[in-house]
Amino acid sequence: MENRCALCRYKSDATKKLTEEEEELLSCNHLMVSFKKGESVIKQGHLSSNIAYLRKGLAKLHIKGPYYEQTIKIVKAPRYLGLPTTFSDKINQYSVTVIEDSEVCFIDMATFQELLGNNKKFANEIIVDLCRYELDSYRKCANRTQKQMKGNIADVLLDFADNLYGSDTFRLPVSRDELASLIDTSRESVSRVLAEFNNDGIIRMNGRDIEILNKKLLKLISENG
Amino acid sequence: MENRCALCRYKSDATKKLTEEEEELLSCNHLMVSFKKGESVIKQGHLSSNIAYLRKGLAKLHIKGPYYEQTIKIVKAPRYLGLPTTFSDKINQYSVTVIEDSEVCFIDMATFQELLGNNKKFANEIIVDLCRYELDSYRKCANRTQKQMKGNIADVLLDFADNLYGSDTFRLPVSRDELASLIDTSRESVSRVLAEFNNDGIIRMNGRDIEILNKKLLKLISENG
DNA sequence: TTACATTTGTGATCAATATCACGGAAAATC
DNA sequence: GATTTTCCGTGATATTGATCACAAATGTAA
Repeated sequence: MENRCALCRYKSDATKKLTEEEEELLSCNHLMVSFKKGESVIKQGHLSSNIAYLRKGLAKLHIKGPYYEQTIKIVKAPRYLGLPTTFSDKINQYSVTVIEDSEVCFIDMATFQELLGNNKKFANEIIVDLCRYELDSYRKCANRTQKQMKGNIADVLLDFADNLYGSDTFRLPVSRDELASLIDTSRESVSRVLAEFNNDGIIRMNGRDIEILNKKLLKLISENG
Repeated sequence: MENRCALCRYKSDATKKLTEEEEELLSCNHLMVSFKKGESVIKQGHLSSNIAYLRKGLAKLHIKGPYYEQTIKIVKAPRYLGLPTTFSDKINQYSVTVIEDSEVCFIDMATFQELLGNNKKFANEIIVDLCRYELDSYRKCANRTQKQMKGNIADVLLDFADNLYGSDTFRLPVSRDELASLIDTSRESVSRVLAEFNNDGIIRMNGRDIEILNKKLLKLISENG
């Protein structure tokens, strides 16, 4: 039975804390859905009544700013999606879109609340998650605004290599445009800086394929740029 | 007995959900401390083992960026301080400094955890709080980066008037310098824009004393600036 | 394969705002 | 109340990166 959480290979840390019965409860009250690249999981402004858990794949969080849609961050499975927006409001306060083919479990809100209330360890994992996200958001915001472009682009490349792919060779999961919206700059500037990094031998670039050649220097740029 | 939480006039929404015994437990495991303007409640990089609750007063959250200290936001009582930094890490990830004479309750971490585990409603209030802060952070960050200075300054003035003081006449709780760090700009730019608003009759300004004269226009600037 | 849409690279120009430099005002300290 | 420190206003200049404009490349659909 594919749907049995007990057998799932992609359990969240929180779910690992559940008892057998609790896990069974979860099994009966969730629904797994496949998403194709580009499809929307959570839409800002829409009602939400389920908790979304990205069990496999890659997604971006994005929010409507006063002038344009801003990418908040790119996240990979396993991870809950939109907890803050689902908990604190009936209406989604930001959007989540899958940027590669992915799988999402939708968990009934009442069930999730029940688990939260009955299992301290489960609740604690969720709370710690929320805290981490908030801290991360503060840090990221301070970085973005204080560093200039080169530093921010270096940051993103390092983040992709170290956290998203675990490899210094990877294919960018987003267009230059989306990259720009992630670091608050323009498409043209992203192009220029990437070209510069390429010319300087810091990266080798072919379209969206990136290979980091000089990580030391990239880190230096990230810190001092 | 001043120390009895049951008698406190400044209870948090979460604390209001506690049973009598739980409240008694809290009473026995917290400590109220007065802080003078400018004193530090939470210091980034230091160890923390208590939950801080701002019961009375005004504080700013600030974090070390790559180049300078950045103000995250200004908050008023009643409110927990530094939950994310206390929960997810032993070491504080940002600082909190009081910007007017204030009172803070320090709550034993183990006690707080116990309350969280035993009282669903209490836990839920805390979780919802965390979610709101995170959303707020996303929104603020998108606003700050997309709007230009005038819009951001208009925002802050409106925020102070509506949320912090509940009055269109108030005294700025921070220097131009701190204001600049709150909206990612320079002290000089803040001065210039405030002077301009003053000349245009949008506000009347005398040092740190502000009176908003034309709120409509200020809102317009906030939205379109 | 062709046709169309989307994405990307690059030069030229422009605008917002940071920075520098200073004098003066206000507040804190002795 | 004198002195030192912090805070504030304002002009001149410099700089980053946005915007515009267009061509090339790549991806997509018929």
